[in-house]
Order: sequence, then C-alpha cells, then structure tokens
Amino acid sequence: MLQVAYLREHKEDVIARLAVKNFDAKSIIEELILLDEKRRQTQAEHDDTLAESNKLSKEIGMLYKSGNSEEANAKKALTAELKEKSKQLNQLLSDTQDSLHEKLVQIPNIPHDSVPAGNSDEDNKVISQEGEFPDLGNHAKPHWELVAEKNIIDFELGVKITGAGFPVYRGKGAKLQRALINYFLDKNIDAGYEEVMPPHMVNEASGFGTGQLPDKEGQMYHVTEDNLYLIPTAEVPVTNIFRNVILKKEDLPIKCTAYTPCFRREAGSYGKDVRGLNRLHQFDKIEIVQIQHPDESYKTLDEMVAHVASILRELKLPFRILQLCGGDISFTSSLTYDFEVYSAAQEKWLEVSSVSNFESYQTNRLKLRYRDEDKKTKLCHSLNGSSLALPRVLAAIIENYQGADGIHIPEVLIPYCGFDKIE
RNA sequence: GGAGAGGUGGCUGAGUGGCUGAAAGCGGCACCCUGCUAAGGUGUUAUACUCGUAAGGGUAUCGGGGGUUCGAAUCCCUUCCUCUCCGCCA
Repeated sequence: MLQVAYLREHKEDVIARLAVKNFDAKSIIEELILLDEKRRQTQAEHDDTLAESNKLSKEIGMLYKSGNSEEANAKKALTAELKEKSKQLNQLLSDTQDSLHEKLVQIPNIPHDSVPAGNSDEDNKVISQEGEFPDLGNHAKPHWELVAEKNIIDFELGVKITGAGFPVYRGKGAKLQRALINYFLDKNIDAGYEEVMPPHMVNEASGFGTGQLPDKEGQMYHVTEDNLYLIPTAEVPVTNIFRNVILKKEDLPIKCTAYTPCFRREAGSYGKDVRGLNRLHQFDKIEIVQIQHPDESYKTLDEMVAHVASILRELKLPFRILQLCGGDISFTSSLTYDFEVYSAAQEKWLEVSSVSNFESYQTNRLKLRYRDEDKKTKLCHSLNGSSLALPRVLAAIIENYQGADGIHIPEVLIPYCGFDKIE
C-alpha cells in the first residue's frame, strides 16, 4: 500500500511510473487526493468539535464540584448539539477513511526506474545466463517419466489421497527432497540468515500485511471454520513476525530464512505447463526475507540475487536471471528478478526463484518501522526471495542429471543424501 | 468440547465515573556524582492523525466494535483473543 502523502506530492511521477505496470492511475489518484483532502478537513472539524465538548465537560465537572449545579445544568444543554455534530462528523470521517483505504489498496506498488516496459513474460529482460546445457542425446526423458520409472514420486497416489497437484515423494525421492531442504537452509544460514519455523496457517491480518488479501484471496486455501489461510509462501508468516514493530536502526538488516510447504489453489491456471512437478498445489520452498533500511534495500536485493545464484551454481544447473518487465512484475513489488533453470529434457526454462524488493509497500501495511536518528519512525523496506523452490529444481536435477545408469546426484547434495545415484 | 479467569504503556503492575495519556517498579536515553568493579542522584522516555517554518497546539488510543453519561480504562452490550482447570489427544 502506498502512502497518501507520497501520492499527493508526486502525483505526476507516480502516474508515469505506474504506466510501466500498464496501470492507468490518473483517475484513481485524483479521486484519492480529493478524498484525502476531505478526510483532513473532516477530521479538523471533528477534532474542533470534540475539543469544545471536552472543554465543556471539564467545566461542568468543576461547577458540580463547587456546588454550582444550576450553571452546570445550563451548560449541559449546550453539549447536546455538539454531541450530535460530532457523531455525524465521525460517521463522515470513517466513511471517508474507508473509501480512501479501499482505493489505496487498488493501486499497485510503484516499479523501480529500471523496470522495463512490457506486457508479458516475453518482455522480461535477460540479465545473465550461465552454466552448460547437458548433452542428453536423444533418449532424454522428462522428469515425470523418470520419477515413475524409479518410483520416487507418485502423482497418481497423491490424486488418490488428496487430488491432483499433491504428489507423494517416496524412497530416494523423499530423501532427496529432504536433502535439498537441508542444503538450502544451510546455505542460507551460512549467509547470515536466521532460521525460523513459522506456522503454516495464518490469520486474516497476516494475509493483509503482505498483500495476499484482499486481492489474491482466491489463490489461498481458506479454512473457513477458523478463518485461517494455508500459507502460499513462507513470506507471509515470516514477514508478519514484524507486523506492528518499531525496530532500532542498528537492528537492520534483519535476515530470516524458513522452510515451509506452500499451498496454492492455482485457480485458473489449468492446462499450461502443469505436467509433473511444473505446477503443484503443495510444494516445498525455502524462503529468505530481509527487513532493511530504505537506503540499503537495493544493495540488499543485489546481495540476495547473488546468493541465490551461488546456490544454483553449486548445483551445476544452467540458469538465467531475468528482470521482470512492468507487465509481469507482481502487484506489490518494485523490482523483481526471476531465476530460471534450464530443463534439458523439456527443453525449456523453469522458474525456480523470484527475488523482490517491495520497498515500503508491504511495511506500510504491516506498520513495520524503524526509528531514525531524528527519533522519528520511518517505514522499513522489505525484501524476499525463494532460496529455493524445490519442485522445479528437483525436476531440473532429475532431467539434467539423467544417465544410462540412473539419475546422478549433484555433488554438493551427496553428503545430504547419503547416496550418489538413483537407479 | 465443558467450566472459570483475564485482556492497561517496551516489560511487570496499580487504577471502579471527572485534575488519569494513565501511579509505582523495571528497562531505555541524557546529564551529574563517584579514582577500579559496582553503586548513587537528577531529568527524560507511547503511537497515530492533524494544524504550525518551528516552538508548540488539537484529537484519538487502556484488545476490537457499539451503548449509557455533560464526562468512561472504570458501568452496560457485543465480538475477538489469551490463560487456568476438566475432557479428548500427538
């Protein structure tokens, strides 16, 4: 959520920059500014009315104390009018605030200056690419065939137990899954992130805090009985640790990492790129989250990108880094880099990580602030990224590391697995 | 699930209708004093909105919402949450 004061002061600039996200902000911002003026004016009037009424009440109290009840009663009569007036103003004020808020949450985050214009993922900018594509000859198999052959992931069984998109990992498949989780966590911890194990369900306030609610409500599994949501990413519970918190400047940056399963309904995304591990309703992901000083957040973003790259490099998977264009970047993000690994058997790039700077868009919702030298509270910047999402990394490993004698395990994972091959 | 208790500032915890934005203690910060370590003294210390160049002023906030009253942390209603005991259970 953007700050009204900022919109007021940088109206034209904001409109121009939101156009990069293909969002026409002109009319909504103008409405917002008008609403804000109305809000302030109403509040001033309301405050004055209450001030007068408070003053009168005090006087009445004093008069009673001094035994002058006659004059007190006379003054009481005056308060009725004030009371009625403040009631109306209060109603007007809260109505105005509600519509202000309703409009405000409809405006996406302002993209960073460097974000290229574009309409879809085809317009994303390739920043870098590294790693060799493996030569699999012409007997390369996609991972969904390989996992069935080796009996390490059973999609059918998941359908029986739960439904499509809930695979069952078994044997060495399960162990490899666990190895990846531990390996990723260890890498993140080594890079200075504190590991946290958060709840896998969150309440409404948390969903709002990171921006899943209200706009992405349909993407989350909702436990209606208790009004809780299954987390779509660890970003939600982890970032919400800091909801309503005022940090000391020297506490920044705060670096957290968490492994959690992620649950996504993926409503409306049937049919495309959904085979095998490519798109699931439940998957495992290790997330990194940083809370940073506004002056440092882009440096931190670069650092996070470099960190994720180092992991993919160690896994010896060919990958590329994309800067998302205005049309593909998320509603809440200012700048996002996606990581894609190359899946040699499917002959396509699979997204495995998304690293974003949200600037103060989330922290404004979360009321996550730090105290500056001037003793004033200011909004922190929040950042997060996947480090990494498992299924597509797993798919790429299975496909890229396939050989005549089985699936080989990347060297760095062997100590975590306890085996070097899946036959 | 049944019964009960309770939600007050960074924390502990007082406060049953007006001078209480809130005692006291702890913690934090600043300064002073003290020849080590330690202790002591004084002051200060919530957040948001809003008006103001500023100094400073106004308003709101004692879980949330509503009500009674000239006036509510305090009384009433409602809702959410937490804790304790019992039951069930990993």
